[in-house]
Amino acid sequence: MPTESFAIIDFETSGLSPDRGDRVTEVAAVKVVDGVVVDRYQSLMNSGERISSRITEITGITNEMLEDAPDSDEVMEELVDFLDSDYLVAHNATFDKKFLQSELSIAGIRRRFDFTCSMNIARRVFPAAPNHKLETLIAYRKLTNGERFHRALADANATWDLWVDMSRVAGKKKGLVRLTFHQMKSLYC
DNA sequence: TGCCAGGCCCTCTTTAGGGCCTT
Repeated sequence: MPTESFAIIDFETSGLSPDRGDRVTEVAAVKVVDGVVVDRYQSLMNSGERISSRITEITGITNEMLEDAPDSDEVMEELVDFLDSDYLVAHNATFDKKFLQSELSIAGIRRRFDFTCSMNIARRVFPAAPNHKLETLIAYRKLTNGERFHRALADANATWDLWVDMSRVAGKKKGLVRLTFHQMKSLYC
């Protein structure tokens, strides 16, 4: 049976648009092999971009915290080394995809990834949820683990918890314990 | 003070528009 590998990824950033100069401030990834978490990666990132008080209010990440953080080239090299698989999952994947592509381009790294959006899948698996924000879905499904939201590793862990829950709910409809990554992808993407 | 961008999804659609979600 072939090994199935992918990673959950989450970025904290200085804003909403890399096209407007916004940069990554923190990245985290959770590596999954055959349905089991095998490794985690997390790093703050100092791009040289100052972050606003509004962003600090949302994420808790301050300019002081970033002063001693590694630069973007170093973080992107570490991240790409960490990510064995080309398959990535993110909540609202278009956001994380555009920031990853932007940072890889700045770092001069030519690498493309295949993104799957947990939010789009959640809309189909849990159509009755109040909304499909990550924080809401975690509470809706009673998956809370006490971690704060809007930090990269906490959100990546929460997205993994949500993914496991969705794969079980979707699997149950098919008479299975849970669906694999590729089964989820083919069914909902 | 409040909004900023943009891609996906849904529908009162497809020659479009608006809401959602990410920081």
